[in-house]
Amino acid sequence: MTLKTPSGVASHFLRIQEVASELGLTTRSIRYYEELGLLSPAARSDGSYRLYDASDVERLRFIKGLRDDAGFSLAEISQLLEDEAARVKSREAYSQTGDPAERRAIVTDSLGRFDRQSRILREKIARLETMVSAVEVRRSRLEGRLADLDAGGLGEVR
Amino acid sequence: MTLKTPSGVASHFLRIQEVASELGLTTRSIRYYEELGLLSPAARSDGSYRLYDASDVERLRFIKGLRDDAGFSLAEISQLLEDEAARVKSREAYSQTGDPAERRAIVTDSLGRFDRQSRILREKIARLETMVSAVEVRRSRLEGRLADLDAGGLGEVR
DNA sequence: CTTAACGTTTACGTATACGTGAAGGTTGTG
DNA sequence: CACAACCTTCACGTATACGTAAACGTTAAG
Repeated sequence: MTLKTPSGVASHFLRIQEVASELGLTTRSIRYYEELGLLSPAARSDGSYRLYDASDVERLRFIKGLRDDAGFSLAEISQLLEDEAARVKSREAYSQTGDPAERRAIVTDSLGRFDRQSRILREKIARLETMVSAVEVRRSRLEGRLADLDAGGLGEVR
Repeated sequence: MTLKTPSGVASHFLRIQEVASELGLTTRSIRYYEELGLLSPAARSDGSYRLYDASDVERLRFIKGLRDDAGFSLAEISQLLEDEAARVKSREAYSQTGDPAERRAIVTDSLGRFDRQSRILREKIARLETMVSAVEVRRSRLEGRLADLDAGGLGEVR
């Protein structure tokens, strides 16, 4: 397995279908996300097969969560995640520079992004909790009627 | 304002644009949801303007939440909510019958639906919380690097 | 009673997020 | 080195969830 990975580090790679099966995605979706700049495989084989490493899979899992669980559009997801091109660039910038000040800036930038991500997710959680409460209010109204019926009442709608 | 409301009860009605503005929807969306059987206005004016009452607005607000906040498709939303036709039917069945046993059955049925709704929302919340944790793990890894840099280290990636 | 603002239905247009298939190259196991 | 099971890049097709506009009727204020 000869590889064109920039870092040249030997890793365990997965092919696109293996990644897709592991995550419950289709190969088409993964290629589409790449087309949108959401991710790029760590490497390509000599025959230009896409090869994914563990961090690619994690990123994809996160993307899938943002899409399926959080219901974000792919456009929103690219806003929330760093664009893959920018991500690669800043990774390289980090390893290229030895200057702690520059490194600090890069790290701080990423920290800000993570903070934004968890803030947005928390806001969504809060809205969902509001919805659960609303459901429970309705549920308890009905429970009142049920109690009335069980007590021999008519269960009138008030 | 002469109305074709089945119950004939006088209420405060809103027209479609008023409802849309209040909820941040478009009139098109509201009509589309009606087309899919997600809701129907409480009444129509003599000239067949759609007229919405407070419970219509609440139902629409919930639908909007399921779409925007929970990210459900309209197909999933109709699964989760009772189909409007069935809803009207069971409402009428409830008020028509005086039999407490029948009423109990109808109420129990709705209770089950509410339970399903909150369960599904809670499951979504749990998945989002998992995602927040994942973000926080990454965040704290970065914080470690930042601390190293601040301590005069090089902030190496380990 | 006029009329501006609002509504109705019908119908075609469109962005997103893929599905599906064609035409061909790659891998690795026998 | 054959060949089945992968993969590649186009490229066109499609379901969902509306946008938009035409042609026409309704409402309420003056």
